[in-house]
Amino acid sequence: MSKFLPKRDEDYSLWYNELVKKADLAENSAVKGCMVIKPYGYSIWEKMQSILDTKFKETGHTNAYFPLLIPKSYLSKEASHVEGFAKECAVVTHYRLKNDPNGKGVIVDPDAKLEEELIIRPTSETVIWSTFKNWVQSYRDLPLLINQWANVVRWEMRTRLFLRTAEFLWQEGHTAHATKEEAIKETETMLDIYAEFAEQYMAMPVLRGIKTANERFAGAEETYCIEALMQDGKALQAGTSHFLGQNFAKAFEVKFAPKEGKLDYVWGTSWGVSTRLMGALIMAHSDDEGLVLPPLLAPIQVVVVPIFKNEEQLQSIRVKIDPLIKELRQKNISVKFDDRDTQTPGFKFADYELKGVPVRIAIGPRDVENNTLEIARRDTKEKKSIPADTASGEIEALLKDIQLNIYQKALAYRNTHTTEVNSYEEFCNVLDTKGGFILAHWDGTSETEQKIKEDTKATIRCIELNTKQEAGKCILTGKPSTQRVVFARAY
RNA sequence: CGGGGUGUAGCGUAGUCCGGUCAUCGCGCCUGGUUUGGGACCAGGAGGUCGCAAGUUCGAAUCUUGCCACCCCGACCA
Repeated sequence: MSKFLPKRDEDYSLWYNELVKKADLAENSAVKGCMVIKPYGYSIWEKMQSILDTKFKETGHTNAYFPLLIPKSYLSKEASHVEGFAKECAVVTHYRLKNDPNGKGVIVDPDAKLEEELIIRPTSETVIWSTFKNWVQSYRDLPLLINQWANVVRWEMRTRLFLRTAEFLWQEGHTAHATKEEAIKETETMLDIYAEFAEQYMAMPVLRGIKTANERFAGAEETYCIEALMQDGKALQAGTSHFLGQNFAKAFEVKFAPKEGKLDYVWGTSWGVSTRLMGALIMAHSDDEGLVLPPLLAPIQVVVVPIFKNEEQLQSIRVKIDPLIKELRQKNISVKFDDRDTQTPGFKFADYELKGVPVRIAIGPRDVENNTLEIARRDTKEKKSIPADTASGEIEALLKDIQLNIYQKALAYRNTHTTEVNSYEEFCNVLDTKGGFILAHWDGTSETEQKIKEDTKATIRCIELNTKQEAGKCILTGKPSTQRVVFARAY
């Protein structure tokens, strides 16, 4: 048991915060709500980026970069969009500072007031669609499949490292299509990419669904999402893909000449995942000893801790272990050999557990003599001694097994924390006792959803895709319903 | 912005009621030695405008006033 981390079941959010800091992932900065992503945390994000970026390119998208600052007037061109974001925009009003004539420091130069204020992007639809206007004339220019990796700023009231920060890193895809069908297909394709990434790489099962009108992206016709379940029974929206209809095309006058017929507005989509995925990854698998990282995203997949009393012993360990390290690296497995003599082995064991390194190899004089290694897996903390000669294959298999095992563990948790309920009383009871996803009938109105939210803080996370049709009665109003929807308390 | 709370070394803290050898302790850091198969030990050492400013006082971490920052709960949200 770690003496250094709070326990999950005692104070989950304290555990999360401390883990993020102690595992060297991120820390708070001088500006409230903004975080410093530390090298270890950033290297996990880089892995996520690189995998997603490859998937985006494989599906025909190309990267571009649009500016951070957006003229204020752009934001108001799409009515529901501005309504959704206006309350959390940082605004640039001046372009110069000057020395404070009354003393030390600098002040904003009142003479340097901008004619039109600039908004720091909370998302880039407006600036991108104003650009798309110039890029699209003909059906030959479509589809336009653009992605950008960027930072955005949303001035949130309450922030938490990775889960909700005032500035965050993300990717935002923005596409334009000739037909509605094609745009919807794109929206669904990108949702699938997110879901596959979450499940295959993050080892985190997700529900795929659509949002209700209440939870829809400001300016979208339909918002698709992936929803994950965290270990405290709360849901986390892990990615969204929006079908924008012709809303932004109309707002920014993006028309094209089709093969046949008259000039028409294009159909749009946008989709994004953010550094919030880091929060999801941390909460999905980690335990009271620290992070548990899926091998496919772990910056260090295997750490070797030599146990030695002197330089001579270390040397004999090196000779023994070097071929294995080379062999693993040839298999594209990242290996760290930690031969620091400034920390004890016990310290290193605990430290790499805190950092979530999936596999640890310990090797000391005894092993050198017996031609063995001790390998330990982070997910189950099982240790065993194995012959050194077959270690490479065994470790390779072990990494695969860990990846699978933590996925199944998360899936099993989700299964036991997904409950069908048929009355409001039962609903409230499950919500307060075990949390998780709650499948219940709903009459389809925003009023009912709103009332339930006010009562219980639970929201409809999504209406699952391909959900089975089933006659029932709304848990609140008793009105008829044709399918269950997914409720949960959420981050 | 409402309600509650907290600011003392890199981190975590004692002391604040009742002003005066009071700047405490632990972790971490540095030096030396002994250690090293699950977060080592001993000895020595460095490190502080006690959040900021003004005031009361012979004297303020401690009392008064103002300001600032952060945390928790709510409204808002990827």
